[in-house]
Amino acid sequence: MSIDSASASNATGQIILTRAIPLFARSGFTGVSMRDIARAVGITQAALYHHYPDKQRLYLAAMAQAFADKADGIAAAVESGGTPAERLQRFVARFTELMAGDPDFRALLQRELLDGDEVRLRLLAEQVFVQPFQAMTRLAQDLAPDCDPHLLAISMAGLVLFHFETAPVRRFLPGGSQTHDDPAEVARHVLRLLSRALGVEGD
Amino acid sequence: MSIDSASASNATGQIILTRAIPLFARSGFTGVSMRDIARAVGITQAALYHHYPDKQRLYLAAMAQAFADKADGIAAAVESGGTPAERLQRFVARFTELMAGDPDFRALLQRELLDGDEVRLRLLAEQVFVQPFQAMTRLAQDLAPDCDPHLLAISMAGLVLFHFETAPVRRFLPGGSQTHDDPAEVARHVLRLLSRALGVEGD
DNA sequence: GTCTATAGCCTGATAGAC
DNA sequence: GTCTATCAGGCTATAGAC
Repeated sequence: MSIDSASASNATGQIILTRAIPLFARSGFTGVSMRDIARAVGITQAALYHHYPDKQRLYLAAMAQAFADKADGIAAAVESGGTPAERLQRFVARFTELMAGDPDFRALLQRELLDGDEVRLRLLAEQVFVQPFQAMTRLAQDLAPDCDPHLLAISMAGLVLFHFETAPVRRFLPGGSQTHDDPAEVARHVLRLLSRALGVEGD
Repeated sequence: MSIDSASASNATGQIILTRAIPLFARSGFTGVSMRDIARAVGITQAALYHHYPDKQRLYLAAMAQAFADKADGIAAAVESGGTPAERLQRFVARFTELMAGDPDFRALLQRELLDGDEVRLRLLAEQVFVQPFQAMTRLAQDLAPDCDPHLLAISMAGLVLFHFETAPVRRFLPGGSQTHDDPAEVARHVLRLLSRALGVEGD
């Protein structure tokens, strides 16, 4: 599930990516300088160019590492057999875990959706999203044959993701409490909503 | 509904904001230079400093303009009377129109959720989001008294927004068609999903 | 209110010693 | 493989003429 896992000749190349990922997640491509990355790694800026030819390539390699293997877990959860209701439950649980457990990945995903050029988005779609998305559309068809599977698959993902996306501002809204940021609570809420909407054993 | 609509002494000040908004929406704060803005306006970079003391203030004023009056329409739609089902239908329609009709606003919203510091997010919450959000939580309570209104209000918004957020990558996914980007189709799908989930006159 | 010119710093990237 | 040193250019912001 590698986009292009090459480019990093050795261990230092991997360390650079590992340190760069949280920086890019927090501040975006233009908000992080090569000096920032070098400082985080503990080497000088010039040394970075021994491992990556320029900032763009370093960023692409960091993205590849950040997105690697993320899709497999989702696809596996959706396709793991059982009734459609069970597969839906597993999808919501796994996807919520993923978003809650890897904030850098989530931020990079949102940044790519905002900033990604055509080439990067096509790469992302073909090498990361296609497999879990197709599994999700098949699940959508099993759950609601009368519903557009593409639209439903997107809705299932957005329903989970938006709760995390809005977390930093929800704390300033009335009635907000820390339980609303609890991944288990979010998963429970989303699953209940989807179960009712799709007519599977509404609680 | 102004965050801080001052700072722009005259007409040029407003023109600057109008030209800066799409630039910030596309490339973010660090991705846009004062020279870029000046070029878009048709003046030199130095002239910008006659209207705004620095880049931060210019950005804040642009945000204030971009977010001004956006909330009123949503709150009005949710509170416009009628049955809860009718209010839900009006919310989905109005919110979808807003997101589809003002891509710059949508991008800036997502950027603020990603990049916004505590001060900006608090300001945004208190001066823009509180009113429509409270209206949405009241609607949520009327629709589903057994459901956490905070969680449900967030879900209602996320369900709409994510379809637009993913538009640039969905075109590379199998089974995608331009009908999935049609605001009317998105609204129809989301309303049907929510109506079923909340038990109001399933289609 | 806008201009030209520039200060002072940061940027990505390179050269060459070790 | 990392370093020091540096280049050329972009950046924000300011000074001062008109």
